[in-house]
Amino acid sequence: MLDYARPYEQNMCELYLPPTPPAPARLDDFQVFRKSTTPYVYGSYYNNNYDVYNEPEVDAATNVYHNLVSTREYHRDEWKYKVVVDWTEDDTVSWIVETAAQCMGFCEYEIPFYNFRITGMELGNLKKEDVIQKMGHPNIDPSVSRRIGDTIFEKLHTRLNEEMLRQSSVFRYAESDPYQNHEAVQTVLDLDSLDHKNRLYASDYKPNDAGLLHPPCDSSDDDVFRTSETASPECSYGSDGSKSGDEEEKRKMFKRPPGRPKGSGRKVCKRPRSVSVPEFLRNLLLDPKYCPSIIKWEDHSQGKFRFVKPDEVAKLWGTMKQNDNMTFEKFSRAMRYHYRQSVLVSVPTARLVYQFGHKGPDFKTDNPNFVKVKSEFDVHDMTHP
DNA sequence: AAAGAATTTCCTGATT
DNA sequence: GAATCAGGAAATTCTT
Repeated sequence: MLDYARPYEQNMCELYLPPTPPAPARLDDFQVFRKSTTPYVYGSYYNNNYDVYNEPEVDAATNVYHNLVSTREYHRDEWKYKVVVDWTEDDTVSWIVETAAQCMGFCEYEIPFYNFRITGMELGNLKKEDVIQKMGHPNIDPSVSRRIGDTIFEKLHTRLNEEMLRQSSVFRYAESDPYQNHEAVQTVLDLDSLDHKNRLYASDYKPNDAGLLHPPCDSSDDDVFRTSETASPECSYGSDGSKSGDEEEKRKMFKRPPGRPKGSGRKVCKRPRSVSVPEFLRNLLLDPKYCPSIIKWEDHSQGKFRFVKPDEVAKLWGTMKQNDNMTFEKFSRAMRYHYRQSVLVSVPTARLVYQFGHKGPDFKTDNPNFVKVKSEFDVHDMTHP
């Protein structure tokens, strides 16, 4: 049965990554795989045949689509080495996914983490009810969502309190750790610093960033998809497996408690299918990198959206599917196949306008088309309309 | 391994 | 005439 209500399908299976840095961004960060027009280039998902995996490479500069379908993105552990106010949107989501998995045994399909694509600073400002409300998921019982939201809120504030204590203690980790950004200390004290805000936004995405290059350590993974290196709970974040003294110290900051995490193993998350056309469109629409520049909401309340640059969207799809021959004509044919099940609905009156049907993906967002709020307008914008 | 779902490719014809 | 839309048919790819 189809389950289109899952936002941002995640790949629980971490595939082999070569241990030698620096590695190029991998195509499987896109969660799509090369067609068989070329020699057999990838091992079966379900075996361990990675020896024959002739890893395709992609130019880092073109690797701008990772967050549409990336699964590894939210299994990064960079948040572990940052204070909450320094968390990027990805860090926030990674933390929530891991916390929900470890504390309650939930896997990420059950967390509406698209609602939590916010910075750590924004997360810290949320009230408990806000967190619970954002945790609402179409597939999850509201009482369960409330429980998750409750736990997440408490874990967050436990962490924030720990950070406060750390600040006031003799243990000045920021000074002792060259990897820890010194500004992190400042940001705790000066939350409204514009500089800090800019830095947060600037850290959004970098091609070839560490999260794409290094296999994360994810306790919820099926062992069959791990290498011997990453299978260890003490899996290293250094690509060569070695840890410097600094890294050791960094590790101690937010050391994972010994033993098997609560909830791990309670649930087995199967590897999800790759992203479907409707999900791909929804992901574009929920991403400011692509919305409203190449696709935008025509009427968000009705799920209507418009292709601004149809060829660009098709090209993106083709890039992800490793298919240089993709065109909007073919892409739209794939879209039209989703009419039958009311996942998509045609809008006859307007060209390049489509609509998510009642079986379509969840496209909830607080800010369709990422319209700037008044306070974010530049003074010049106000004076020179 | 097989079946079914999803997608791709190509096509005809209609509409804007 | 170009772009878009609708959908049939067959092949291919992916998922279960």
